[in-house]
Amino acid sequence: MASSPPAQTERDDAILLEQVACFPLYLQRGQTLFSPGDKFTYVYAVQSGVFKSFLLQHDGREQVSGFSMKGDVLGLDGLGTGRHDGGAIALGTSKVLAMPFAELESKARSNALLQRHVCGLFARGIVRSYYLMLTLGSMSSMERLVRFLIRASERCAEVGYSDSDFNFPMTRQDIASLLGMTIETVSRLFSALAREGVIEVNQKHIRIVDIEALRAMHRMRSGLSESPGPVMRPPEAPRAAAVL
Amino acid sequence: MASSPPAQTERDDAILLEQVACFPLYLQRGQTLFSPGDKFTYVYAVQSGVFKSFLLQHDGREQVSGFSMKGDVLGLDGLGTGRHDGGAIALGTSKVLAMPFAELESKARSNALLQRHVCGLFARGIVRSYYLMLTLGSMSSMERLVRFLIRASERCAEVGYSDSDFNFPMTRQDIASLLGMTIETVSRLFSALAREGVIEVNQKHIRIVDIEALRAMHRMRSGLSESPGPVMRPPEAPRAAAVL
DNA sequence: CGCAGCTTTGATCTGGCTCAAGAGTTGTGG
DNA sequence: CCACAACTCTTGAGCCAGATCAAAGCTGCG
Repeated sequence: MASSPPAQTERDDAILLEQVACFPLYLQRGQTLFSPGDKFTYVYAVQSGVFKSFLLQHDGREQVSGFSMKGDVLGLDGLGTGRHDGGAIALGTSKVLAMPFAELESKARSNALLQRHVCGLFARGIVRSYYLMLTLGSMSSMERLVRFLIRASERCAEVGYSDSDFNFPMTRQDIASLLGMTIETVSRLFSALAREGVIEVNQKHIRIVDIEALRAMHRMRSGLSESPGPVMRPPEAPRAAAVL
Repeated sequence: MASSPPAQTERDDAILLEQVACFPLYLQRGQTLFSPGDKFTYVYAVQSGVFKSFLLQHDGREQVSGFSMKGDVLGLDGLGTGRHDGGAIALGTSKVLAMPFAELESKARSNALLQRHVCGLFARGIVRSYYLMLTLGSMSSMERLVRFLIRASERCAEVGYSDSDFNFPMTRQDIASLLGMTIETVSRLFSALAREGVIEVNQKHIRIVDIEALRAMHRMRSGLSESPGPVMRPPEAPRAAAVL
């Protein structure tokens, strides 16, 4: 699964856990971990299950900002204002560890190592996703979906799950929102990849058959059209999501 | 000008400057402040001039990530890895204040206020731009350019420059890269806005004639076609830049 | 003055959105 | 356990914003 704004690795978790009082939370499918506007009190380390993070557009529509799984940290988006900008919802039965952020912060003052790790939460999670988003603007829909799959594979491998056999708990609509396309396009792209024999698709169950073909595709054009094979895109002008 | 990943307000500068030894740097047009891969030692507070921040795509092409002016902080992208991901180039004669980051960090440990401000660097600058980028994916080219102009106006007003009369030092190519479109589209959109009487364009010199019309345009479709006036876009499915 | 790099404008093409219609799938109540 | 309703997913046809290709105007520096 993709990482959301606040994300980090397992070893960071370990260090945080040693230092700070925290407690587990168990959620069922559809249950909310926190909502936009909620007071920012805890950050949450996902231990099992998958979460959907989202922001609200000014017109009230939901914009998916990422999917989080074991090893990811959720909730840091509230740091700036003291309230969460976005929300997080469990997509299945799941467990998180809630850590009071105030305590984290005060402990960080007396502990340089912990300070580094709290800083690292931002540095790794946020700056990396910033970089990703900028470059993502220059990719076609197919490239974005392929990257999503590769990233899902990598993340699953990191935490010890199968790197080629997923049961995506999120809907096509969620994926479409995250990747900035329509559900129809997501569906068509999955079908196209399946037709090429690169993946197998059966509703929410997806199997990567040829990860190398997928990686090779990373710099290629859509392949949605009737062309026999995808065409190389010449190294030309980029498109990018913009800061402003 | 738009803010780049590390950005903050003037009052933060003031507090940082009181606490940490720093020194000024003067640059001419085209000179590099730091490059991708450089060791991360300083953060830089821009005092005058405009800088272009960029990242390198894996194929070596440059992706503009923001423009920074007086009151912005540059260079924090190196925090995660100890090396700068991106680079920054002066677009004209300019002055920055270089601050050794290690000192900033150690001072932060003994000073809760300073710690808050260093945290604030991330919270405000990065998280906000994260939010922006996500929602920016759902906007048309015209909306993105209009937002760019409005933001430029606001930033200029904040630091005491004219909020309606700019001499953009960056090329159309830079703007196009930042906003994720082609130079032709940037040029056409400027022309369209000029035709509507909303702005005046003369190469790099741009004047905002009707800021309210610009603001009103914020939620409207392109207007590039032959239609007499721009058409409202119904509140429908969003497009978005994605984390992954 | 002349070349080299910007910028503008026109003509055409196309990836991905829209609209529309089915085919699964899941949940609910009888 | 089945039937019906409510979703979710797939697939097709057509359209349009913005990319691509092409060709002039500007600007400014040596």
